[in-house]
Formats: sequence, structure tokens, C-alpha cells
Amino acid sequence: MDINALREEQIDKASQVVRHDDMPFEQPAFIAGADVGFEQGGDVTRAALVVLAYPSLELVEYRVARIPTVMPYIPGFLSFRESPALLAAWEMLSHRPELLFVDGHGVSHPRRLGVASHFGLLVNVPTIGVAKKRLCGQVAPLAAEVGSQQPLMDRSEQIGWVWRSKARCNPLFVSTGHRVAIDSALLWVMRCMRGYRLPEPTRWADAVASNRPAFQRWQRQHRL
DNA sequence: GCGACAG
DNA sequence: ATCTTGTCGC
Repeated sequence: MDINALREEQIDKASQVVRHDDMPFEQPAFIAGADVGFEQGGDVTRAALVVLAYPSLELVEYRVARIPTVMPYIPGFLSFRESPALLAAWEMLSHRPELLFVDGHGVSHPRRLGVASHFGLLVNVPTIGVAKKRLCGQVAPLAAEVGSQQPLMDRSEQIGWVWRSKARCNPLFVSTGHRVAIDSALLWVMRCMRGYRLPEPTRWADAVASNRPAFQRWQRQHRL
């Protein structure tokens, strides 16, 4: 794997990312969430995709894809490692979500092509990046109150929002993935909150990927 | 050279 | 990301 070639590819693809709203819907019927994990000591990449009805935010579909891991984790190149599995899971979906929340950054990336942007471009779907940690950029101190927010700045441009989604919890890093404006991205995340630190699409994707009790309960009353 | 560094 | 028990606090 040639990091320099990948870097060039990022620069090229970043120029194709759409940072304004280009969502063909008044109100989406389905919003999806994506999360990627690893098994077998990292040899297997596991991608979980969930589809929630909007605005009820009820889980209506979930898919998990497992493929051989293609690349090691290198900060700044996460999308090349996770996209293949995400694509496999995406092709298994029976629903057609109008919006997708991806676990990780969107344009708040050194070359403006985080996994949310890269994948959004790949499947041409509006995406939003929801990350739990900063990758690049600077932020002013964030107030302790729930709801406080600060722009994430890098090279004199705003690349995202740092938002305290819940009291006493670390903030979320929200950014444009593809076809969703930066302010809209934060608004959509806000609309998908149900009292937890993470928005429902991301939270469910994580629950499915890790087979959490909440997901096991859902399965029990929807399959048996 | 040193520190930072999504998942 | 993953390996892992208890523990402090609302």
C-alpha cells in the first residue's frame, strides 16, 4: 500500500465532496447509521448498518458484513480501511436511506476526506460524520452546559462543530460528510437525539455491531 | 526533532 | 478498534 498514492487520491476525491445541502427530500423517511469493528485480532473487518424510520427513530433494519481486513489503521487513512466492509453492508440493505450517519469524521480531516465524506462520495448518499475524538483543527474551550457548541477550526476555515450532546459527557465532533451543509449536519444530529450522548443512528449501529443487550431485546421482540 | 494522531 | 473489573455518580 502506497500512502502517498492514497494521499493523492484523497486530495482528488475531496474536491468532489459536496458541502452544501443536496438532500432530495423534505423530510427523510429513513436515516441510517454505520459502525465498523474488528474481529479475529483485526484480521476480519465487521461493518454494521442500521436503518431507522424518521422521525420515530425506530429501528427497522440492520445488516452486518464481514470481510478480510484490507489495511492497517493509519490516522488520516481510516476510510481506506473501513469502506470495503461498509460497502458490502450497504449492498445488503433493502431500504434506501436518504441520509447516513457515519462513525468518524467527514471533512474535519487533514485533507478534507474523512470516512464519512469518502463513503458518501462512494455511494452518492448524503452523509454526516459523527466522531468522538478530534482528528485535526482547534476548538475554543467548551462550556460545561448541555448543548454548548464551538466551531472546529482548521487553516482559517470551519470544518465542523464540537457539540456537548449530554451533560458531563465528552462532546461530539460533527461535520459534513457529503451533500449536507455543516450547520445542517449539526441540526440533523440534534433531531436524532434521544437522551444519550450519541444520536440514535450511531448508537444503534454500535449496539448491533457489538451485540449489546438493547439490540438483543429488539431482536427478541421482532423476530421470535 | 517533537508532539498529535478518527476507528 | 480491542483486551477487560470494579467503581464513582446521577
